[in-house]
Amino acid sequence: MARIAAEGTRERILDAAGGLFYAEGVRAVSMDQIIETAGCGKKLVYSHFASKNDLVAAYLAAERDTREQQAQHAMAAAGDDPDEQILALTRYIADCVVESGFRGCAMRNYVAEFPNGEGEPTRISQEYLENAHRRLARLVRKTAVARPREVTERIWLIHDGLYAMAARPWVRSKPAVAVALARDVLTSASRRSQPN
Amino acid sequence: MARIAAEGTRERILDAAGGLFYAEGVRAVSMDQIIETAGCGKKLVYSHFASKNDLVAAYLAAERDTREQQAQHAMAAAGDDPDEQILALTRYIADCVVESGFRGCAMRNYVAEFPNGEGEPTRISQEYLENAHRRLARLVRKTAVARPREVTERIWLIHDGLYAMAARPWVRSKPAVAVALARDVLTSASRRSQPN
DNA sequence: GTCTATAATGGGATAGAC
DNA sequence: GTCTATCCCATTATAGAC
Repeated sequence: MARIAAEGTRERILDAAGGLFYAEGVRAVSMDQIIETAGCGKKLVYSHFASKNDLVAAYLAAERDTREQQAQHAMAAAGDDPDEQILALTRYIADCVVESGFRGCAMRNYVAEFPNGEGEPTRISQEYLENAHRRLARLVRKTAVARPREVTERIWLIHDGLYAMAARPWVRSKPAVAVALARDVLTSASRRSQPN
Repeated sequence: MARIAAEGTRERILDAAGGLFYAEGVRAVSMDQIIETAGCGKKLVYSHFASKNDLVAAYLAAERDTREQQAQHAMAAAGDDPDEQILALTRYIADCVVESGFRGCAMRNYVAEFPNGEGEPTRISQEYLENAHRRLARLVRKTAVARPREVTERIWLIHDGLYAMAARPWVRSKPAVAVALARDVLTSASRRSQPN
């Protein structure tokens, strides 16, 4: 009897590939490993993803989406105060860092691995980083800090440092330091108008 | 007539290889490219370096040495005040970031490319990072800050953020922000004893 | 004897075929 | 799901130039 086209096959392949890409780096993972981990035939993989590059692009797009979703959620839970939202975002990243298995930001890791990349994966990663930076800048402008550009770059620097730390499990310092630093950056920043 | 064994051949090969490794990533560079860039035959390369891995290790060792030397020099020029030395170190990194062609820290980039590496290059990179962290911690302890561990991690985070920024030429923010932030970290840190 | 140029070997990878 | 065509790469071997 003919097999039924399995639901969620695409997801299963993508999960297998994504896990390997994230843990070991994109170039280090071969299609054979993905096929073996996914537990299916080559045909099936190539029927869902035309090439390894397509698979990488799908992996990065999925990472981007979940990351943006979770960040959005963390910020929403912090209420309406933009200062608190920035701190919540920083704390969200810091909380990820302590999780075992967290190896940093997939998009940052990708561009680190392919500094001169040109295809869709690079495009997705660059676009993600630009958007993340823009979102942070918007958030900072919602606060009353006098020099939003300066503060944006300071917080961005802290986030970058956190992700770099996460990509190196050894010599990993306490990520809570980053949250405290971000708090200090915000509290010590001069404001356009003081709350009365 | 017999050729004279050329002086500085090793350096020439290492320079060619290092430039390529640094600019494009280690895995992206083939031995053929190195040979072509160095302008010599395959035999000669393999007579100086037994394998590509050896060449990579030599490249990282050289990068480590020049970086440590330059950092040492920048700190020495700042005088005896440990606070000023920390700022000078941060400013040194920030100055590198604005240089065109600077693509971050070779050792950090290597471990980002080979997260599960095992050979000599990984050993060199890890050791370098551990030593750099230790040196920073020692320097911070020489200041009078009340919580040296916290301050060390804050400065380390800033340095990591700077290097991450440098590895991505687009969306590169002004590195001077990092120096200002480091200064604030130091000046706002409470001291064991106030200067009278 | 030292180097260049080039071919050969062997492993591993993507991708497609059956 | 195995088998295969094709490619790239690291490394070694060969043949000749200076």
